[in-house]
Amino acid sequence: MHVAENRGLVVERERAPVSGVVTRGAATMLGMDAAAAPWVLHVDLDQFIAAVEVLRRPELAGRPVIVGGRGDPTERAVVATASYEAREYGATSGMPLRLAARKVPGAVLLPVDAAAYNEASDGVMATLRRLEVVVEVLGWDEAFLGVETADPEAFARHVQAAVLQATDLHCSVGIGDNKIRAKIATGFGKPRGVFRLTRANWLAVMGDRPTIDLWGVGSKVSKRLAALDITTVHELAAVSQETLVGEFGPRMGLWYGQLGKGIGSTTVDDTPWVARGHSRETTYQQNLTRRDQVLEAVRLLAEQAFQDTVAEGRPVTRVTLKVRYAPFFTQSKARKLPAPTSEREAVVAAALALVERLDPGREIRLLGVRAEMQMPEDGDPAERTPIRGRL
DNA sequence: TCTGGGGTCCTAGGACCC
DNA sequence: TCTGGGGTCCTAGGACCC
Repeated sequence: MHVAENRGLVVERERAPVSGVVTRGAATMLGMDAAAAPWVLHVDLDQFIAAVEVLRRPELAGRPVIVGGRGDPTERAVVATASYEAREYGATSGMPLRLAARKVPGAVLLPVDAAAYNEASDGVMATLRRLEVVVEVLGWDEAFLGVETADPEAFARHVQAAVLQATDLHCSVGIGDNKIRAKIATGFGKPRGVFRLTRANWLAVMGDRPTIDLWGVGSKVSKRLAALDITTVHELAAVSQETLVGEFGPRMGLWYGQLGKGIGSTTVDDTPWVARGHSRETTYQQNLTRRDQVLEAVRLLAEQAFQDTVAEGRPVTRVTLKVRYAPFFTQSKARKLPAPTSEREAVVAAALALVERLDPGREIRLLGVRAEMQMPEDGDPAERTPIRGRL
Protein backbone atom coordinates (compact mmCIF):
# COMPACT_ATOMS: atom_id res chain seq x y z
CA MET A 1 0.00 0.00 0.00
CA HIS A 2 1.15 3.44 -0.83
CA VAL A 3 0.81 6.27 1.60
CA ALA A 4 1.37 9.75 0.30
CA GLU A 5 5.02 10.69 0.55
CA ASN A 6 6.28 13.25 2.96
CA ARG A 7 3.23 12.82 5.09
CA GLY A 8 4.07 10.58 7.98
CA LEU A 9 6.53 10.40 10.77
CA VAL A 10 7.65 7.01 11.97
CA VAL A 11 8.69 7.17 15.57
CA GLU A 12 9.78 3.65 16.32
CA ARG A 13 9.04 0.17 15.16
CA GLU A 14 8.60 -1.84 18.26
CA ARG A 15 7.66 -5.15 16.70
CA ALA A 16 5.46 -5.53 13.69
CA PRO A 17 6.46 -2.99 11.08
CA VAL A 18 3.81 -0.47 10.23
CA SER A 19 2.50 -1.33 6.82
CA GLY A 20 4.03 0.58 3.95
CA VAL A 21 4.84 3.90 5.47
CA VAL A 22 6.95 6.58 3.91
CA THR A 23 8.42 9.00 6.35
CA ARG A 24 10.17 12.21 6.90
CA GLY A 25 11.42 13.94 9.97
CA ALA A 26 9.14 16.62 11.33
CA ALA A 27 10.45 20.06 11.96
CA THR A 28 11.95 20.34 15.39
CA MET A 29 10.85 23.16 17.61
CA LEU A 30 12.66 22.54 20.82
CA GLY A 31 15.56 20.41 21.94
CA MET A 32 17.22 20.69 18.59
CA ASP A 33 20.34 18.81 19.44
CA ALA A 34 22.01 15.54 18.74
CA ALA A 35 19.78 13.66 21.18
CA ALA A 36 16.54 14.63 19.45
CA ALA A 37 14.26 11.61 19.06
CA PRO A 38 10.84 11.07 17.50
CA TRP A 39 7.77 11.12 19.72
CA VAL A 40 4.03 10.91 19.38
CA LEU A 41 2.08 13.53 21.31
CA HIS A 42 -1.66 13.37 21.84
CA VAL A 43 -3.35 16.70 22.48
CA ASP A 44 -6.82 16.68 24.03
CA LEU A 45 -8.74 19.84 24.95
CA ASP A 46 -10.12 19.83 28.49
CA GLN A 47 -13.95 19.74 28.68
CA PHE A 48 -13.86 21.25 25.19
CA ILE A 49 -17.53 21.95 24.53
CA ALA A 50 -18.21 23.32 28.00
CA ALA A 51 -15.03 25.40 27.81
CA VAL A 52 -16.11 26.98 24.53
CA GLU A 53 -19.46 27.88 26.04
CA VAL A 54 -17.83 29.45 29.09
CA LEU A 55 -15.50 31.47 26.86
CA ARG A 56 -18.39 33.29 25.27
CA ARG A 57 -20.31 33.58 28.53
CA PRO A 58 -17.67 34.33 31.17
CA GLU A 59 -20.35 34.59 33.86
CA LEU A 60 -20.69 30.79 33.65
CA ALA A 61 -17.12 30.21 34.86
CA GLY A 62 -17.11 28.00 37.92
CA ARG A 63 -20.73 26.94 37.46
CA PRO A 64 -21.90 23.41 36.61
CA VAL A 65 -22.49 23.60 32.85
CA ILE A 66 -24.15 20.76 30.94
CA VAL A 67 -24.35 20.86 27.15
CA GLY A 68 -26.63 18.47 25.29
CA GLY A 69 -29.44 18.22 22.79
CA ARG A 70 -31.47 21.38 22.66
CA GLY A 71 -30.73 22.08 26.30
CA ASP A 72 -34.19 20.91 27.29
CA PRO A 73 -34.09 18.19 29.97
CA THR A 74 -37.65 17.10 29.20
CA GLU A 75 -36.59 15.92 25.74
CA ARG A 76 -34.93 12.68 24.65
CA ALA A 77 -31.28 13.72 24.52
CA VAL A 78 -27.91 12.97 26.11
CA VAL A 79 -25.08 15.00 27.60
CA ALA A 80 -22.42 16.03 25.08
CA THR A 81 -20.07 17.50 27.70
CA ALA A 82 -20.36 18.36 31.38
CA SER A 83 -18.01 20.89 32.97
CA TYR A 84 -15.79 19.66 35.79
CA GLU A 85 -18.12 21.38 38.26
CA ALA A 86 -21.06 19.36 36.90
CA ARG A 87 -19.03 16.14 36.90
CA GLU A 88 -18.60 16.53 40.66
CA TYR A 89 -22.29 15.70 40.96
CA GLY A 90 -22.04 12.70 38.68
CA ALA A 91 -22.96 14.12 35.29
CA THR A 92 -21.00 12.44 32.49
CA SER A 93 -20.95 12.41 28.70
CA GLY A 94 -23.55 10.12 27.19
CA MET A 95 -25.84 10.29 30.19
CA PRO A 96 -29.50 11.11 29.50
CA LEU A 97 -29.96 14.84 29.81
CA ARG A 98 -32.98 14.37 32.04
CA LEU A 99 -30.96 12.35 34.53
CA ALA A 100 -28.01 14.73 34.50
CA ALA A 101 -30.30 17.70 35.18
CA ARG A 102 -31.76 15.88 38.16
CA LYS A 103 -28.34 15.03 39.59
CA VAL A 104 -26.75 18.45 39.36
CA PRO A 105 -28.28 21.20 41.51
CA GLY A 106 -28.34 24.58 39.81
CA ALA A 107 -27.10 23.11 36.54
CA VAL A 108 -26.80 25.46 33.57
CA LEU A 109 -28.23 23.56 30.60
CA LEU A 110 -27.16 24.66 27.14
CA PRO A 111 -28.00 23.46 23.63
CA VAL A 112 -25.33 21.97 21.38
CA ASP A 113 -23.95 24.61 18.98
CA ALA A 114 -21.90 22.64 16.47
CA ALA A 115 -20.90 25.69 14.43
CA ALA A 116 -19.28 27.31 17.46
CA TYR A 117 -17.29 24.18 18.30
CA ASN A 118 -16.17 23.78 14.71
CA GLU A 119 -14.85 27.29 14.71
CA ALA A 120 -13.03 26.85 18.02
CA SER A 121 -11.64 23.53 16.79
CA ASP A 122 -10.31 25.13 13.61
CA GLY A 123 -8.51 27.70 15.74
CA VAL A 124 -6.88 25.00 17.83
CA MET A 125 -5.79 22.90 14.85
CA ALA A 126 -4.40 25.94 13.05
CA THR A 127 -2.37 26.73 16.16
CA LEU A 128 -0.97 23.20 16.26
CA ARG A 129 -0.01 23.34 12.59
CA ARG A 130 1.88 26.57 13.17
CA LEU A 131 4.19 24.59 15.45
CA GLU A 132 5.50 22.95 12.28
CA VAL A 133 4.92 19.42 13.43
CA VAL A 134 2.93 16.69 11.70
CA VAL A 135 -0.68 17.11 12.84
CA GLU A 136 -3.23 14.29 12.55
CA VAL A 137 -6.66 15.54 13.55
CA LEU A 138 -8.81 12.99 15.39
CA GLY A 139 -11.94 14.97 16.08
CA TRP A 140 -13.17 18.31 17.31
CA ASP A 141 -10.90 18.36 20.31
CA GLU A 142 -8.08 15.91 19.67
CA ALA A 143 -4.99 15.53 17.56
CA PHE A 144 -1.79 13.52 17.34
CA LEU A 145 1.46 15.36 16.80
CA GLY A 146 4.58 13.80 15.34
CA VAL A 147 7.62 15.61 16.66
CA GLU A 148 11.35 15.17 17.04
CA THR A 149 12.70 16.52 20.27
CA ALA A 150 15.10 15.67 23.05
CA ASP A 151 12.65 16.92 25.66
CA PRO A 152 9.05 15.89 24.92
CA GLU A 153 7.76 17.27 28.23
CA ALA A 154 9.10 20.70 27.42
CA PHE A 155 7.56 20.47 23.98
CA ALA A 156 4.22 19.43 25.48
CA ARG A 157 4.26 22.48 27.75
CA HIS A 158 5.11 24.58 24.75
CA VAL A 159 2.04 23.16 22.93
CA GLN A 160 -0.22 23.89 25.90
CA ALA A 161 1.03 27.46 26.15
CA ALA A 162 0.58 28.07 22.42
CA VAL A 163 -2.98 26.72 22.43
CA LEU A 164 -3.89 28.71 25.53
CA GLN A 165 -2.42 31.89 24.14
CA ALA A 166 -4.15 31.57 20.79
CA THR A 167 -7.55 30.24 21.89
CA ASP A 168 -7.93 30.64 25.68
CA LEU A 169 -8.49 26.89 25.87
CA HIS A 170 -6.65 24.48 28.14
CA CYS A 171 -5.48 21.07 27.00
CA SER A 172 -3.78 17.96 28.28
CA VAL A 173 -0.95 16.25 26.45
CA GLY A 174 0.01 12.58 26.37
CA ILE A 175 3.51 11.63 25.32
CA GLY A 176 4.13 8.20 23.87
CA ASP A 177 6.43 6.05 21.77
CA ASN A 178 3.36 5.19 19.71
CA LYS A 179 -0.21 6.40 19.26
CA ILE A 180 -1.83 3.94 21.66
CA ARG A 181 0.42 4.95 24.51
CA ALA A 182 0.21 8.67 23.73
CA LYS A 183 -3.59 8.49 23.61
CA ILE A 184 -3.90 6.61 26.88
CA ALA A 185 -1.27 8.81 28.53
CA THR A 186 -3.44 11.88 28.05
CA GLY A 187 -6.01 10.55 30.49
CA PHE A 188 -3.40 10.53 33.24
CA GLY A 189 -2.49 14.13 32.46
CA LYS A 190 -5.98 15.61 32.76
CA PRO A 191 -6.67 18.33 33.45
CA ARG A 192 -4.05 20.69 32.05
CA GLY A 193 -1.25 18.18 32.59
CA VAL A 194 1.36 16.14 30.75
CA PHE A 195 2.04 12.42 31.11
CA ARG A 196 4.50 10.10 29.41
CA LEU A 197 3.70 6.45 28.66
CA THR A 198 6.22 4.24 26.86
CA ARG A 199 7.32 0.64 26.63
CA ALA A 200 9.38 1.33 29.76
CA ASN A 201 6.44 2.09 32.07
CA TRP A 202 3.50 0.54 30.19
CA LEU A 203 2.93 -2.44 32.47
CA ALA A 204 3.78 -0.51 35.62
CA VAL A 205 1.12 2.07 34.80
CA MET A 206 -1.50 -0.05 33.01
CA GLY A 207 -0.82 -3.66 34.06
CA ASP A 208 -3.23 -3.84 36.98
CA ARG A 209 -5.98 -1.85 35.31
CA PRO A 210 -9.09 -3.47 33.80
CA THR A 211 -9.02 -4.15 30.07
CA ILE A 212 -11.87 -1.70 29.52
CA ASP A 213 -9.41 1.11 30.24
CA LEU A 214 -7.76 0.35 26.89
CA TRP A 215 -8.77 2.43 23.93
CA GLY A 216 -10.81 0.16 21.71
CA VAL A 217 -11.99 -2.21 24.43
CA GLY A 218 -15.57 -1.52 25.45
CA SER A 219 -18.09 -3.23 27.68
CA LYS A 220 -18.79 -6.17 25.35
CA VAL A 221 -15.21 -7.09 24.61
CA SER A 222 -14.13 -6.67 28.23
CA LYS A 223 -16.88 -9.13 29.22
CA ARG A 224 -15.83 -11.64 26.58
CA LEU A 225 -12.26 -11.32 27.81
CA ALA A 226 -13.40 -11.82 31.39
CA ALA A 227 -15.07 -15.05 30.31
CA LEU A 228 -11.59 -16.18 29.24
CA ASP A 229 -10.27 -15.22 32.69
CA ILE A 230 -8.64 -12.11 31.32
CA THR A 231 -9.55 -9.10 33.42
CA THR A 232 -6.41 -6.96 33.59
CA VAL A 233 -4.13 -5.45 31.00
CA HIS A 234 -1.34 -7.59 32.38
CA GLU A 235 -3.35 -10.75 31.75
CA LEU A 236 -4.26 -9.60 28.25
CA ALA A 237 -0.59 -8.99 27.50
CA ALA A 238 0.29 -12.49 28.66
CA VAL A 239 -2.39 -14.50 26.88
CA SER A 240 -1.52 -16.44 23.74
CA GLN A 241 -2.33 -15.09 20.32
CA GLU A 242 -4.19 -18.29 19.40
CA THR A 243 -6.60 -17.80 22.28
CA LEU A 244 -7.48 -14.29 21.18
CA VAL A 245 -7.68 -15.18 17.50
CA GLY A 246 -9.97 -18.09 18.37
CA GLU A 247 -12.31 -15.78 20.24
CA PHE A 248 -12.21 -12.62 18.14
CA GLY A 249 -11.03 -13.59 14.69
CA PRO A 250 -7.76 -13.03 12.86
CA ARG A 251 -7.75 -9.26 12.83
CA MET A 252 -9.38 -8.29 16.08
CA GLY A 253 -7.68 -11.09 17.98
CA LEU A 254 -4.28 -9.86 16.88
CA TRP A 255 -5.31 -6.28 17.58
CA TYR A 256 -6.39 -6.94 21.18
CA GLY A 257 -3.20 -8.85 21.87
CA GLN A 258 -1.11 -5.91 20.73
CA LEU A 259 -3.30 -3.53 22.68
CA GLY A 260 -2.58 -5.40 25.90
CA LYS A 261 1.13 -4.90 25.32
CA GLY A 262 0.62 -1.25 24.41
CA ILE A 263 1.89 -1.85 20.90
CA GLY A 264 0.45 0.27 18.13
CA SER A 265 1.15 2.39 15.12
CA THR A 266 3.87 4.99 15.29
CA THR A 267 2.85 6.85 12.17
CA VAL A 268 1.39 10.29 12.49
CA ASP A 269 -0.29 10.98 9.19
CA ASP A 270 -1.58 14.39 8.19
CA THR A 271 -3.16 13.29 4.93
CA PRO A 272 -6.53 15.04 4.68
CA TRP A 273 -9.27 12.73 5.82
CA VAL A 274 -11.74 11.46 3.25
CA ALA A 275 -15.22 10.60 4.51
CA ARG A 276 -16.57 7.17 3.57
CA GLY A 277 -20.14 8.35 3.84
CA HIS A 278 -22.58 10.64 5.55
CA SER A 279 -25.58 9.82 7.67
CA ARG A 280 -28.48 11.65 9.19
CA GLU A 281 -30.50 10.28 12.02
CA THR A 282 -33.22 11.53 14.30
CA THR A 283 -34.67 10.34 17.55
CA TYR A 284 -38.33 11.24 17.60
CA GLN A 285 -39.76 12.77 20.71
CA GLN A 286 -42.88 10.70 20.06
CA ASN A 287 -42.53 7.27 18.55
CA LEU A 288 -43.61 6.86 14.94
CA THR A 289 -46.45 4.43 14.50
CA ARG A 290 -47.86 5.02 11.02
CA ARG A 291 -46.36 3.98 7.69
CA ASP A 292 -46.89 7.41 6.13
CA GLN A 293 -44.97 9.02 9.00
CA VAL A 294 -42.10 6.59 8.44
CA LEU A 295 -41.98 7.16 4.69
CA GLU A 296 -41.98 10.93 5.12
CA ALA A 297 -39.25 10.77 7.78
CA VAL A 298 -37.05 8.49 5.65
CA ARG A 299 -37.48 10.74 2.64
CA LEU A 300 -36.34 13.76 4.65
CA LEU A 301 -33.33 11.97 6.12
CA ALA A 302 -32.33 10.54 2.74
CA GLU A 303 -32.45 13.97 1.17
CA GLN A 304 -30.30 15.41 3.94
CA ALA A 305 -27.77 12.59 3.75
CA PHE A 306 -27.64 12.90 -0.02
CA GLN A 307 -27.10 16.64 0.26
CA ASP A 308 -24.10 16.02 2.50
CA THR A 309 -22.55 13.86 -0.20
CA VAL A 310 -23.14 16.44 -2.92
CA ALA A 311 -20.56 18.74 -1.35
CA GLU A 312 -17.95 15.98 -1.77
CA GLY A 313 -18.69 15.53 -5.44
CA ARG A 314 -18.59 11.74 -5.20
CA PRO A 315 -21.43 9.43 -6.23
CA VAL A 316 -23.37 7.34 -3.72
CA THR A 317 -22.76 3.60 -3.84
CA ARG A 318 -24.80 2.22 -0.95
CA VAL A 319 -27.69 3.27 1.23
CA THR A 320 -28.33 2.04 4.77
CA LEU A 321 -31.49 2.48 6.78
CA LYS A 322 -31.09 2.30 10.52
CA VAL A 323 -34.05 1.87 12.81
CA ARG A 324 -34.42 1.80 16.56
CA TYR A 325 -37.65 0.22 17.64
CA ALA A 326 -39.17 0.77 21.04
CA PRO A 327 -38.05 -0.54 23.39
CA PHE A 328 -34.46 0.01 22.39
CA PHE A 329 -33.72 -2.51 19.72
CA THR A 330 -31.62 -1.39 16.76
CA GLN A 331 -31.54 -2.84 13.27
CA SER A 332 -30.03 -1.81 9.99
CA LYS A 333 -30.95 -2.63 6.42
CA ALA A 334 -28.55 -1.92 3.58
CA ARG A 335 -28.74 -1.88 -0.16
CA LYS A 336 -25.98 -1.50 -2.68
CA LEU A 337 -27.10 0.62 -5.57
CA PRO A 338 -27.03 -1.02 -9.02
CA ALA A 339 -24.54 1.66 -10.05
CA PRO A 340 -22.97 4.67 -8.30
CA THR A 341 -25.30 7.61 -8.68
CA SER A 342 -25.40 11.35 -8.09
CA GLU A 343 -29.15 11.48 -8.65
CA ARG A 344 -31.06 12.64 -5.62
CA GLU A 345 -34.18 10.68 -6.50
CA ALA A 346 -32.23 7.45 -6.96
CA VAL A 347 -30.79 7.75 -3.46
CA VAL A 348 -34.15 8.66 -1.95
CA ALA A 349 -35.87 5.81 -3.77
CA ALA A 350 -33.31 3.32 -2.48
CA ALA A 351 -33.90 4.50 1.08
CA LEU A 352 -37.68 4.33 0.69
CA ALA A 353 -37.42 0.82 -0.73
CA LEU A 354 -35.67 -0.29 2.46
CA VAL A 355 -38.73 0.72 4.48
CA GLU A 356 -40.43 -2.37 3.02
CA ARG A 357 -38.04 -4.50 5.05
CA LEU A 358 -39.01 -2.92 8.37
CA ASP A 359 -41.32 -4.60 10.84
CA PRO A 360 -44.67 -2.88 10.32
CA GLY A 361 -46.00 -3.84 13.72
CA ARG A 362 -43.47 -1.99 15.91
CA GLU A 363 -43.16 1.54 17.14
CA ILE A 364 -40.11 3.42 15.90
CA ARG A 365 -38.15 5.84 18.04
CA LEU A 366 -35.19 6.50 15.75
CA LEU A 367 -34.55 6.48 12.04
CA GLY A 368 -31.28 7.11 10.23
CA VAL A 369 -30.16 7.10 6.62
CA ARG A 370 -26.53 6.68 5.66
CA ALA A 371 -25.19 7.29 2.17
CA GLU A 372 -21.83 5.73 1.40
CA MET A 373 -19.76 7.25 -1.35
CA GLN A 374 -17.42 5.91 -3.96
CA MET A 375 -13.89 6.05 -2.62
CA PRO A 376 -11.08 7.51 -4.71
CA GLU A 377 -9.22 4.19 -4.57
CA ASP A 378 -12.18 2.37 -6.06
CA GLY A 379 -10.79 3.34 -9.43
CA ASP A 380 -7.09 3.45 -8.73
CA PRO A 381 -5.39 1.43 -6.00
CA ALA A 382 -2.37 3.73 -6.15
CA GLU A 383 -4.54 6.58 -4.87
CA ARG A 384 -5.62 4.65 -1.82
CA THR A 385 -6.52 6.78 1.17
CA PRO A 386 -5.17 5.97 4.61
CA ILE A 387 -7.80 4.75 7.00
CA ARG A 388 -8.49 6.85 10.03
CA GLY A 389 -9.77 5.32 13.21
CA ARG A 390 -7.67 2.27 13.99
CA LEU A 391 -4.28 2.91 15.44
C1' DT B 1 -31.53 6.38 34.48
C1' DC B 2 -33.02 5.23 30.02
C1' DT B 3 -30.13 5.96 26.72
C1' DG B 4 -28.00 11.64 20.59
C1' DG B 5 -25.77 12.04 16.36
C1' DG B 6 -21.88 11.42 13.50
C1' DG B 7 -18.56 8.33 12.24
C1' DT B 8 -15.25 3.81 11.37
C1' DC B 9 -14.06 -1.02 10.93
C1' DC B 10 -14.78 -6.14 11.55
C1' DT B 11 -17.17 -10.69 11.30
C1' DA B 12 -20.57 -14.15 10.11
C1' DG B 13 -23.14 -16.23 6.91
C1' DG B 14 -25.77 -16.63 2.57
C1' DA B 15 -25.69 -16.54 -2.50
C1' DC B 16 -23.41 -17.51 -6.39
C1' DC B 17 -19.69 -19.15 -9.42
C1' DC B 18 -16.08 -22.36 -10.98
C1' DT C 1 -28.52 -38.21 -6.69
C1' DC C 2 -25.86 -36.00 -3.69
C1' DT C 3 -22.05 -33.68 -3.21
C1' DG C 4 -16.16 -30.72 -2.14
C1' DG C 5 -13.54 -26.71 -1.81
C1' DG C 6 -12.33 -22.25 -2.86
C1' DG C 7 -13.27 -17.64 -4.15
C1' DT C 8 -15.99 -13.26 -4.31
C1' DC C 9 -19.76 -10.28 -3.38
C1' DC C 10 -23.34 -8.80 -0.49
C1' DT C 11 -26.23 -7.96 3.71
C1' DA C 12 -26.95 -7.82 8.59
C1' DG C 13 -25.33 -6.79 12.67
C1' DG C 14 -21.84 -5.88 16.29
C1' DA C 15 -18.59 -3.01 18.53
C1' DC C 16 -16.29 1.03 19.42
C1' DC C 17 -15.01 6.06 19.40
C1' DC C 18 -15.77 11.29 19.99
